[in-house]
Amino acid sequence: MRPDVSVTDKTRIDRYDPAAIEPRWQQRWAELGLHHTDLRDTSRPRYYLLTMYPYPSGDLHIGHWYIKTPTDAIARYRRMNGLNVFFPIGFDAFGLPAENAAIKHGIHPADWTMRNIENMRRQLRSMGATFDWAAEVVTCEPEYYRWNQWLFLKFLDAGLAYRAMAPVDWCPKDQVVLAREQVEGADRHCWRCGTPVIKRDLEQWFFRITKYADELLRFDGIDWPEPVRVMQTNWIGRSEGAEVAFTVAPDEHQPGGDELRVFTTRPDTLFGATFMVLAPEHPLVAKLTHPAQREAVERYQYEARRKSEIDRLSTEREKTGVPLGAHAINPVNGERIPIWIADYVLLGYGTGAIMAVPAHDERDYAFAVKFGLPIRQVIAPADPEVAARVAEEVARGAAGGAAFVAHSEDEVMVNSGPYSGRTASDGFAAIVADLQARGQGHPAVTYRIRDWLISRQRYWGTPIPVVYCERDGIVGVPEDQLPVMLPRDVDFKVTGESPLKANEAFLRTTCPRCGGPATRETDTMDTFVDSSWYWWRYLSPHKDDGPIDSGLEAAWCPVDQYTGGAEHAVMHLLYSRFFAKALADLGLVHEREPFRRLFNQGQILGADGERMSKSRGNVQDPDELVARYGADTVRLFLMFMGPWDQGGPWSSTGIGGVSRFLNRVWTAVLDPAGVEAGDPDAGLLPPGERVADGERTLLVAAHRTLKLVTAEYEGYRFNTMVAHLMELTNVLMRYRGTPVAGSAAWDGAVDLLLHMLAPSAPHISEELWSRLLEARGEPWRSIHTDPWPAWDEALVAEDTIELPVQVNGRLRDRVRVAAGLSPAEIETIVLGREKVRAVLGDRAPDRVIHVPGRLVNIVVR
RNA sequence: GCCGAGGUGGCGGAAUAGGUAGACGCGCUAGCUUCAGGAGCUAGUGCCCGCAAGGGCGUAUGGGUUCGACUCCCUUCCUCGGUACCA
Repeated sequence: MRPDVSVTDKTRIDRYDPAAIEPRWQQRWAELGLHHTDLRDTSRPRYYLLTMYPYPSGDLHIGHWYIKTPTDAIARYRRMNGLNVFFPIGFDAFGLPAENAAIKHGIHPADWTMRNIENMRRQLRSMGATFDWAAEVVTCEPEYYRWNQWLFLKFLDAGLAYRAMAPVDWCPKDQVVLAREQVEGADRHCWRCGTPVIKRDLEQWFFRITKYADELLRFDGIDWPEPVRVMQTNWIGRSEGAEVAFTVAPDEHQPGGDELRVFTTRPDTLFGATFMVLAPEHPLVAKLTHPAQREAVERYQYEARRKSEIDRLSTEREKTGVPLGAHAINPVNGERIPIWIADYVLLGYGTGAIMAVPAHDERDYAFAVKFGLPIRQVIAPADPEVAARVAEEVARGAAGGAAFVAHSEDEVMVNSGPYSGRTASDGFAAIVADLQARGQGHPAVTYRIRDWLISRQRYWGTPIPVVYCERDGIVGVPEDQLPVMLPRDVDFKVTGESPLKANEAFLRTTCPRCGGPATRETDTMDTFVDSSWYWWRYLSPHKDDGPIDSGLEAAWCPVDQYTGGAEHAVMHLLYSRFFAKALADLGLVHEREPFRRLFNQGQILGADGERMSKSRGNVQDPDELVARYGADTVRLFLMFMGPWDQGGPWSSTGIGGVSRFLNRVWTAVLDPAGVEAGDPDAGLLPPGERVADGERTLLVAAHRTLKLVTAEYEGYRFNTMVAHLMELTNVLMRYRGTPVAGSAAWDGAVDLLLHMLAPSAPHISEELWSRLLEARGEPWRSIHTDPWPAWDEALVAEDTIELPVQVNGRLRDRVRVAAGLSPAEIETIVLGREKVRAVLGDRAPDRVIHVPGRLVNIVVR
């Protein structure tokens, strides 16, 4: 038992010194292999907990801790709940910063990366996190990227990887192409360095993510945050409509007959199409242009191209365009309408051509007004009165230029020949059906999402395993010749071409098919390829006869819980879902969704409210805080700051409160009999309370706290979880030094407190627990292998309740009543209360609203 | 513009099947204790009036529903994230 001391003596117990206890327990846990997961163990339910693996930028900042600490608490909590938890970690080790460091400081990317990884391993260990280091994956190791190459070849065989010439986004600073998803903001800047991107025509490798566009829109069976699903859905951008074929009319300069296909979501407005617009780069432009317009058209094409490179910042772009001097025939009414080119029509979307319906489309309207093109209303509100008013406005405005008619519900078609009078949705179907019957159109679906551009003109990435043979063209490197090793010796220069291009030994090779001379592909893969499948590799990081162990995959996938930032909503998370579907189709995995449940924690910003980055100088170093307060305090403070999904600017204000809390826990557990000088009530129970009452109060508080804390862990509401533990500790401290402190109730409450604290502040909990066990003469066992405690329902149940009493909705009194009383009994008590009678005066209550257990509200006139 | 999230004390934040607004913590004030302490303890702390008892006001804004609204509905204004002529 604990020493029996009844006077204050500060020297009697050790001071809480995290620096002394934390490394000791970390080492002990590692020795015991407490966090190594036996993946073959099927005796307990599995729990695959994944946190987004970090980029080894060199230093862990407080943001990493904010991401990882609560996730580690979840891992520990689930283990105490009896689950076989797999909680791996690794490094997203390829990527540009390493290469930029090489250019700037002359350090080889491999050395820079491995040195950073070493430091980050140390820092991650200092958190006391329970990562299973045996499963670690480092993506720049050949044993990892070899399988990137292997998967690439499978994709190539399956038609999921292809090479194409396309206008692509190019970052002039990083000298590299970017995937569409990696271009951000109105000014279209590089996601990594912020430089505005430009367009270049290049031949590049793509992954055919669009093949899965429809499936990616379904989120069946997965529990993901709504905002991420919305972002992905918007990014994929499915629109349903029709493709309609217009025929080019004969003119004196060309015979006509060419087909111009347009995509529209509103085929019901076809009668309102008064002109057509092609993208400036549309392939038929040159052929259709009238000689008299040739100069103007070519100048416009040149300008449009230049503009797409330079002048991207103007949001409110004035409509521009040039007529080709050619015409098309509207398939529904045979009308001849002029064909224009304009840069508001994009080649890459739909068919690169539109029918313009200026009366009902704002962009077409602006264009028509600017160039004096006809505007014809073809839909109107269903209500005749409203329709008449709109018609009048249109008639009046036609001269003034205000003829735009917005869409409305239940609108009907007008000025549309045989279709006039039908509802728009009815007409939509009818027109498409009629066009289809005549072979001039059909229903169609278009997507905004493009195929994933994976080529990168840089060194520090996975070489794309392909050679170019003079005779056989593009040839994949045979599987048995993998990996295509990244050579170590290259010159790091920013040239816009991969440094591999200058490495003759790498470049020159022979064709695996004909044995003739060939050159290697010198582009490397986007590092998002690495991160699109790493969680499968964690299961068997050293497997050398395939990327994924199918037996373990079947047992452990999909990932039960994934945690990470929402900034990857349309990059990493979309690519990963694509990989799951592609790999399932290749028979490599059995699940088509990778992550069953996703949680997006918030982001910690610098104190200035900006993203933490070295260049801004606003990074908070956790090592400093750990040295001063200990890992447990830092962990708990990050969890206590606010809701985990919220994040916010960093501020260490208040960390002292958490530190104080742990010191109080320390004091309460090790020195229950002690009292503090300066406390006038030291050693005294609250007035009128007996020891037995105090014991019960304490035990009730502990069990109620356990019930609450359990729910908070389940819901990842760590800030309120910590608050409950603080409250319980405050109750303990109130009884410290009193006879209650020596009781079994006290010991029970302390045991519960330590177990509840264990997942979040693992070191202090383990330390205090070991001391308690020793004092009780029990053999040591880790608190982290103990089961999560169960609360006693009898103690949790309330025997008396406090009811607020309102009169006309305003709080006037509170009464404490026994829990079992009938509503009538309670109302009698309430109406007899002095304060209530004073407010009521001589008025009789009109109504008494009594919500059992919640409140009583007396209504009087 | 459009889509999404959110506006609560001096500060971080609690509380939403509608039911005591401000838990917990920071900060601040006063007192106690200590050789000393940017240590510990006790009490107080939304704002206004008041010695007090007590009263009034209060969850971005204005309205509505209700016995009762931080919570539900509508208006407006701000902040953050996504998206940018997607036909």
